Amino acid sequence: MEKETVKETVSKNFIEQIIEKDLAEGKYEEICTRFPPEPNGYLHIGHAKSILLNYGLAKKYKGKFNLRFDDTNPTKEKTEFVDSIKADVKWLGADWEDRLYFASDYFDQMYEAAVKLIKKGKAFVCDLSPEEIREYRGTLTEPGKESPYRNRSVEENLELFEKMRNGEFPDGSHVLRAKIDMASPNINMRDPIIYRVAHMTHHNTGDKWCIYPMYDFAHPIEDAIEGVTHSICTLEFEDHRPLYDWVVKELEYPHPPKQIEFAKLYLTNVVTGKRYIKKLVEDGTVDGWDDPRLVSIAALRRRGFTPESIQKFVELCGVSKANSSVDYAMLEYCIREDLKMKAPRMMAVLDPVKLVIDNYPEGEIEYLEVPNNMENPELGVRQVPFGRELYIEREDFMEEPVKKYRRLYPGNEVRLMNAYFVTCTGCEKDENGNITAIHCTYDPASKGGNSPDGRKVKGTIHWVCASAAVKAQCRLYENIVDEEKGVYNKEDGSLNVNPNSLTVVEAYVEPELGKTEAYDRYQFVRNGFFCGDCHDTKPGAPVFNRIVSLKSSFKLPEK
RNA sequence: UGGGCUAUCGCCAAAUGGUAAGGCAACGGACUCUGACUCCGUCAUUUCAAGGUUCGAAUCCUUGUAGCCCAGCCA
Repeated sequence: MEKETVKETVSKNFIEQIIEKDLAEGKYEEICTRFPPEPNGYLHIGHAKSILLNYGLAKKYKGKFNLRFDDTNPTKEKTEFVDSIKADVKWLGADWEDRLYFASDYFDQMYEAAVKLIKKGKAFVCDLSPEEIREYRGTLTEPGKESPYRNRSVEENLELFEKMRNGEFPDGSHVLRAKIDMASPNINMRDPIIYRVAHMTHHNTGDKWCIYPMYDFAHPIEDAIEGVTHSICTLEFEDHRPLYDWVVKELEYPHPPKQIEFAKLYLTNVVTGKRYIKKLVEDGTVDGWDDPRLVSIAALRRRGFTPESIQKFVELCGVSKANSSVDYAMLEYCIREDLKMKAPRMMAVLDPVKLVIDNYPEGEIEYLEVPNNMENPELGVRQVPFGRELYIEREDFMEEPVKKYRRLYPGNEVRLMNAYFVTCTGCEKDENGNITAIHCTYDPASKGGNSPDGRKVKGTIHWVCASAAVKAQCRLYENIVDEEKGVYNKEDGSLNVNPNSLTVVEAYVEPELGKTEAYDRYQFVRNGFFCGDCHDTKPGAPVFNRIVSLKSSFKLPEK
């Protein structure tokens, strides 16, 4: 494929403006960004924004992008997550090349940095208990009180810190604090804790350490060590920026990195809160963190989203400092747009009813050559079996058509897509009045879908050959959140789960589609369905996930 | 009632004192071998509100209002 022509009219976001200014002023020769996840869970669409933003910036300004695990708290982190995060970042297309880092690899340097602060008289060991520290911290409206241990000598601090490191103190008994200002209106500056004792095996450093640096102390050091120029994080860290700058300044780094904050990505009609996802999983409402109704990267991948579609989405959402919630329809638009030309489009009938072609030879099966994607001939063709008995969608027939209905009804001629013109002659019903079969005749001259006499039909419908089609379980997904009621129940804060978020139907699909094996990437399109196969599909028992539902501009009248 | 941040169409989002981009959604219409796609058209005299400065304000000033974040030995 040729490279896409990216719209040049797209305006620059505020971060790009900052970078361009820095570059223009010669502040940096080359920029460096990073994505710094803590390996304590799975990545979701919100992380994708950060990943793609950081990676995109590095690429745009010919700089570097690092992947760094911010693993400074062994109580929460697992190797399992570093593997899944690496896989997700890679899948999204963000390339960290050879720059995969771990904050824990810098523990020695961080320790030295702490010693440096102590020697400068900018840090002290505090013996206050966690409760006492909280009390001394003051409140949002009242200043804090200084710790009685604040004015220990440098020598004593050095000795005590050494003891902390040597495991001579139990968890929670001592911490190292930065000496800043207990009266600061910014609580983060009230002598923040920078090192704590935790006798815990670390996923990377094992039992080498029993003291671990806090985020506020560690992060600027990590950035500075790696030569990160623009440390991009989310809005809730705005209040931490003065501390970030303090650390960088006191440690006297020659090229101080700069923290820039942007608003997180929120999506309408989905659940992102870990607490709620956990509940949904425990309830059995969803079948895990990668259930296609969730928006973890794994769920999106499983549902059939492509990395390109997510890149497009993030690009479209933009970057700003205003908290906002992007309409889910925008995500759907992006996957439709991306799949449109590159997915094979096959036929499937989700709610089947039999169509009998009375003038077609009994027992005969012929193979018709049909394009995989009529808008993109590069995707080639396939052979689709056709016979006297077919299945069509129940809604593609009306015994008594409503106004403007252009599909099958007695006397009307339609096209079976890529096959023949057929004219409806009537239908059969059971004792309850349910339609059990529809009858029609076909025009052999219209093979391929066009009549040599040039006559037109208004409707074109999907079909599958009854004897050759494969019966498949098809999972139709809707948004997990009830759109009518809103996300949360106002009274008790519970989640308004959409009871119809998953519908399983027995559908008939083309044999070609039915052969789909696990991990294959097939998609089919049928009047408003884009479907992707589920990664846990077993051969012979395909499962399809509807990833996007489109609204038809034709609406059946009420009643 | 401490501090920080934010407010531009239903939803994102530009505009950096010079007369409100763009996308999604929606709605018309054309086209059509998927009622899809595509195409063409409509969609903010007004930027949270009220005052003020200015020839000129979404942008500057004042005073309000609303929302988000912060009192982890989490990140």
